[in-house]
Amino acid sequence: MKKTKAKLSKNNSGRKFENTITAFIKNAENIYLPGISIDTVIFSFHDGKLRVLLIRYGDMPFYNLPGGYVEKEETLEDAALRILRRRTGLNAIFPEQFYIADSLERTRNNAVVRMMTKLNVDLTGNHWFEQRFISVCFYALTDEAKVRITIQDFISEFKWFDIGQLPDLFLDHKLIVEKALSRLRVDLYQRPVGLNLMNKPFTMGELQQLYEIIDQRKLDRTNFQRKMLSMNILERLEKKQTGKAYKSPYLYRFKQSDN
Amino acid sequence: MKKTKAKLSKNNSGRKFENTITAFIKNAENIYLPGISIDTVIFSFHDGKLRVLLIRYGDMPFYNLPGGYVEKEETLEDAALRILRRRTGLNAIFPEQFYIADSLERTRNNAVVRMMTKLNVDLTGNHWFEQRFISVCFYALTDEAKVRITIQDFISEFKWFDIGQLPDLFLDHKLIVEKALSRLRVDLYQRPVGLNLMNKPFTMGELQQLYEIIDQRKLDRTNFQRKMLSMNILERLEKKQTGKAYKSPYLYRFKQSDN
DNA sequence: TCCCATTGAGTCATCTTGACACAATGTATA
DNA sequence: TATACATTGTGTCAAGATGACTCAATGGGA
Repeated sequence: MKKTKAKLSKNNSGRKFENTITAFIKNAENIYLPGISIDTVIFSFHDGKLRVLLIRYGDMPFYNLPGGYVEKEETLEDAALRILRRRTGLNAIFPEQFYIADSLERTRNNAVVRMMTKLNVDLTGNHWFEQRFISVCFYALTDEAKVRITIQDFISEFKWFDIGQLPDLFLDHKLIVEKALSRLRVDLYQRPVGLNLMNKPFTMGELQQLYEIIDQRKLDRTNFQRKMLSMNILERLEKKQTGKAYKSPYLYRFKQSDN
Repeated sequence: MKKTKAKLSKNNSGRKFENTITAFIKNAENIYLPGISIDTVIFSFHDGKLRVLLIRYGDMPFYNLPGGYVEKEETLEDAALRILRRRTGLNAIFPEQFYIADSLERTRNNAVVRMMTKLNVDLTGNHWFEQRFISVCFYALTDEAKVRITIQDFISEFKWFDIGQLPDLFLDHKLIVEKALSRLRVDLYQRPVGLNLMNKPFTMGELQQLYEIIDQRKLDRTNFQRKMLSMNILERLEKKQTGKAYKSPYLYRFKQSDN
């Protein structure tokens, strides 16, 4: 227990942490809807890798998806927006609801309560966290460079993970990431997925890399180029990249005009 | 109030009704999850019209979608299945979750409590129905001929309504039907929509009628025929319909073999 | 017997898609 | 300085899907 405090104090003083969480727990059932939580899968594209933002509570040996609860007078989307803004600092973010995690397994053994106990939190007389929770899941596409994360609440660490190398995750959060991915795959050719993930001007090859990761298959280079250009959603920036490689490709960006 | 009882007794004795609903209300919060309800949109195709099953409670001046609550140890889909089976008597039914109704308006003014009060139900000391409810919505495709509805619970009437001529509906149930329709439109070419709605052998024209209603647009007759046949999901029944009309079309049915 | 709406099948031009060819580019290497 | 070569932009071609249309066959009514 002492060890927990000690570790926590590296990021957030143990006392402060306990004050915060105690206050939160006391008020939770007055502020939030019972039995419903929100989990968010926050994607980014960095160094040719699709990544997900994960957080860690205290010195728990696993990571969590950023999540939260729904205020009594708030829609689910507003709750997701609030949580996403608080975690990423981004205002222009478009949460997409893709799944409801409602398996009975997820709240067996009182996982949340056990986690809180390990975090040295006193739950005496508070039964709000002991109920079964159903989680409404949203995904969001972000630009890693614009995300500003501040360590707050009871979080001790945050980290972007390559989608192919996820660490141990809390509860069914791994399943939730997979569901987000398969939904993202469906949305890939329907929604402006690239627009929200590609911040800086990019080459056609880089864009193709993103599509191949999400679509889970190799795409023909020349056909991909033809298709992307025919959709008329890209703007070619006449200047070429000063690459040291063999031929300089064009740079592109998504047209912002129409939405 | 007497009037209510009188009307109800036509279908369900007033006393029996009150016993049932009182027992239900007493136990609700022990059996079901708080704040979550299920609504179902049950479609059928009859006489060239797409229809929805609606029910009426007591002598309320509006209709409701068949709905219910989620047991504490039950997934959302299992809850939808249970509700659909109880209402339609069908076992082979495939609920598809398409929407979460979570607007704040829907539970303003305590609509459910007011309805129950009008139904002469004593809610003294019971606050379970006063909370905000979020409804998870499922649709199902049925064969009207196979649906066996028994008047039960607190229902006084059920009726199939043409999708284009819906009566006054409770709360946001009209919006929910619209959401179901737009989801059905997306699913039309992805899932075996026709298979579940067309029971008897049908002509290509009848199938086209169904597609045009759901898809909300005129389809070219010859191209529709070509496409349907090329998908290899229909079985041509060599015998022709003995119509009094000009030419006898083939009858078809969906191949049951592969699924 | 002729009329005519409906049905089943075919034609044709257009568009999309997958596979592949080829010239242009820009640096490294001989 | 000349050549090699990986990468990039564009073009070609065949196969398949799609929308618009034609046409013969059907079968009861006028």
